Amino acid sequence: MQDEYQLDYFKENGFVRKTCPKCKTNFWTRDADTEFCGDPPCVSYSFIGAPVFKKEYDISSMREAYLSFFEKHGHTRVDRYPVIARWRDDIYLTIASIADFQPFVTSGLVPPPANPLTISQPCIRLDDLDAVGRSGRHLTTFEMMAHHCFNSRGNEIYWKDRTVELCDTLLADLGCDLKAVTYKENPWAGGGNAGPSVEVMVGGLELATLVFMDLKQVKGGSIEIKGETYEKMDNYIVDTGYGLERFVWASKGSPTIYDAVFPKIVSELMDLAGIEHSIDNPEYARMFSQNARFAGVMDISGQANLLQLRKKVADTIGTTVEKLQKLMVPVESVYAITDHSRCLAFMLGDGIIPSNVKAGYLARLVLRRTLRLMKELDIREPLIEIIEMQIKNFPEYPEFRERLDTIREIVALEEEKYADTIERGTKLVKKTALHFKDKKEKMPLGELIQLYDTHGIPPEITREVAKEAGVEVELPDTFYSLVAKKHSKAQEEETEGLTLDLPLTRKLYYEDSEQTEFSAKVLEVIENKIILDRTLFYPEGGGQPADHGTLSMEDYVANVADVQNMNGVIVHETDSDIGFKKGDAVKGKIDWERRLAHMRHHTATHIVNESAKAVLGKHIWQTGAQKSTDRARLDLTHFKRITDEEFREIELLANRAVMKNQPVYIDWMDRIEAEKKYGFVLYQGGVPPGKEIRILRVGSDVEACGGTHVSNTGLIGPIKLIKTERIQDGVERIEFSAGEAAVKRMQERDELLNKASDALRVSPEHLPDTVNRFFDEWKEFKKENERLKAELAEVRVKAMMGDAVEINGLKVLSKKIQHADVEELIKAATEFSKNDDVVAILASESGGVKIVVAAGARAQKLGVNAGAIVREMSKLVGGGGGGKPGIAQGGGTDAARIEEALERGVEMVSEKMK
RNA sequence: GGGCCUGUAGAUCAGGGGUAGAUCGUUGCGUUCGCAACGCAAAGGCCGCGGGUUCGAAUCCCGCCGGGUCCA
Repeated sequence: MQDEYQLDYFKENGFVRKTCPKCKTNFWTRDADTEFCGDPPCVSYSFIGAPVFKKEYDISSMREAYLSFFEKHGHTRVDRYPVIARWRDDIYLTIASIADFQPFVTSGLVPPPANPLTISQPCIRLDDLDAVGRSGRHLTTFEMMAHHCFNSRGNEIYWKDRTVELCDTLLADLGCDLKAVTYKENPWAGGGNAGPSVEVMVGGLELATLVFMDLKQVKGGSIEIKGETYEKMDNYIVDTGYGLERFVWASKGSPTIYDAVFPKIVSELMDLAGIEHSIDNPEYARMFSQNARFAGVMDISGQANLLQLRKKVADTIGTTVEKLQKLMVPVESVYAITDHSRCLAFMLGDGIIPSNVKAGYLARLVLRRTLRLMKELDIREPLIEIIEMQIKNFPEYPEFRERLDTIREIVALEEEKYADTIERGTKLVKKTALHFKDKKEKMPLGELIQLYDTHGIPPEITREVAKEAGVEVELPDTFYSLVAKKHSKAQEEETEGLTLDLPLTRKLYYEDSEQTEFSAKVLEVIENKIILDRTLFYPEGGGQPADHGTLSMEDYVANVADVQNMNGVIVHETDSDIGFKKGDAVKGKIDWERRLAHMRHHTATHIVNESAKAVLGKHIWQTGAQKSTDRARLDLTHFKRITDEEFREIELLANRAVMKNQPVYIDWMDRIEAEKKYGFVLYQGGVPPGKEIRILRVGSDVEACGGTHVSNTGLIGPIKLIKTERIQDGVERIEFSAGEAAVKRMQERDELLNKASDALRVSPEHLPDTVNRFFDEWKEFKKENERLKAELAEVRVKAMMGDAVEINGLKVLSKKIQHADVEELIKAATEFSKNDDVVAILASESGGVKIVVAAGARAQKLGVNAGAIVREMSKLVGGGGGGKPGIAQGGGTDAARIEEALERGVEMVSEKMK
């Protein structure tokens, strides 16, 4: 690895290689007197108050200076990608510029959009959320300016020397003193790749990282970095990252990155929060400068570390931690809000819908955190106003302004939801707190975790509310990591794909989607799995199930039950292992009805998606879909429930699209070209691998799709939407049927309707009214019934009182009442036992044996226990029972022994009286 | 993708195998010139839906539907 950094460029330009005495890493510098590597904590920030470039830049002028510099040096400028990584299924957010080109460009499968290229890619990282605002340098959202160069053996554009040279020249162009620059050696590894890398340090600030990615992770590889083993790759990539915000900061030398990057919004927010932010006041600026310097050299995650930082800063500027805290906390919150609102502008602007899962959850996390900070500062301005400020501040992203109406609605809804959660939470906390107050205990940690984990109530709020109720809580520093621990990580299972050393199967289903029969040669037979040289059988994929059908040879036929695509080799699984062998010529026949139903549902899915977008808005994005022969479902990102009206409208539009009988266009296109032409909407149904992708166009819907489709929309037949379902917050599912399945569904519904109206002897039109009337009447009868039972009970009591037997001063009544249900028995028994000295033992036979015993107050005092009596009696009739001493009920199945049970009941009372 | 919580009167919620409750609100009566306040009374429940267990389910179990929330 050492040799990797022996660049000619360094040698020719008078660099010397030194080893940092503190961290022991090697670095290159033009100034032989430089002692340390230039990276905190070995050195601290020196650029604050001493800008490193010859003039000040803001975000847009810095970005432009960078991009045009690289354009001038032979690079093509490429548009930014969205912050939500739509083209990836392994990460939610775009975390680096290279993420734009993973995995297919970096793997060499797909050529880059340009080579070499330069880009300024907005990135979002939420790892250090707590440090944002406090450290003076952390941001959730930043633009990674980069130049990338994709080399392969025999086709090298440029590699290490040229990369360092470009960096050096750029810094020189910006007026940076090159003697102050150090290139620190620091091998990089991540996401299965690795390579040598240098960090570019100026004034104690890491301005850029130049990564030379030429290794891939291989088990037992010969090169070891950070505990993993790697091998050289055939393609090797220049992956650079220049922090736009850091360049701006370095150009201004302001106390914090926030004051450098968004001075206007910071000052507006300070006004709203009523904070005097006099960054020109040297004393004030010194406080934040010192803070940033110290924070630059230490880890400030966790309360303990933060306190340590506060202490250091307080000591240097000669104040107390308390005073410092009071001054800094609100300002830090404003910084954080500024950053977070920018993050939200990007997230929502790029179409993330807040939700409780996936990327949507991250958006909600940031949004709620921002609201919390605003509340602490008592900023009454609606959040959307601040986000709008940000959006207006980015003239370079006009796409955000187009979405403003939707963003407004989303933010308003989210604010409402959060307020609800807090309100609900506060009540719950109060209740919980009172519970512990009664017990005179502290509220335990487990309770705090529970409140946060299941109800989303931040522990700080719990503490506050509990305090008001006079209950202390136990809140350790490590709270959030304790929560994280509770969610034990479910290890992701690696699905081991069967790798077959066979030629790729020719996909006849792509060549002619109307064909039902074909001939092919058997290439391999593994148990009941058959691999052919060509096939019409569509393998399961893209939410479309596998084709079924038969494979046959002269005298035998095998049913194909499943078909899978193993990296281009299509495997037919048959339900028996009758004897095909290598080299056999077979005939295949697919179950056309099944296939046609799939094709209809698949094309219909695209149409419903398009219709939903037209009705609900541009933010609609497919997050999943599944087809079958009789129905299909489509999951869409949407921030509220689909109304009945919208539902009908979507159905109508979908059927209109069918009736227009539009052609369905299928083209194989170069991936990069397709992305350029249509954008990432292509990947709604998933991200297909490969250089060439199959593009399907129906009406205005364009998607990368590997499924089989009908050739014209008219062939779909009717589309019947069945229902919507909210599978997650922010994700709506539409279920529908198409073609014959739709007709069947409609018929089924008609039948239900007919059956229902037949049952009530009315026509379907009158069904709703009639049902309502019946329901109302049913409720009335129920009430009346209850009233009558109560009356009946009274009458029965009067009539039967005379039959009571005296036992030691108690009146014991034991009686079988024909056909009375439990309720009647209870009512009668209760009525009896209103008399203190009465014990009523009642039984009936209605759907088995029912027994009710009630004892008056005096009887109970004398030891009569209704529960005990019922238990014993019920045992006799083959059941069980129980209740309270005053009233109990039970029963069994053996009606023949009712009399016996009643006798036993009386006997038990007299036993008590002895 | 993986968890956790939750659904009871118009609203907020208790209860948690054995006769469905409280508070507020509503209506009526009383008090008042009238209102507020107060006193008394009443109406208002498929205990989310469907299965299962049980003599008996609002309560336990399973599934579905709805709402909430955390993590990756």
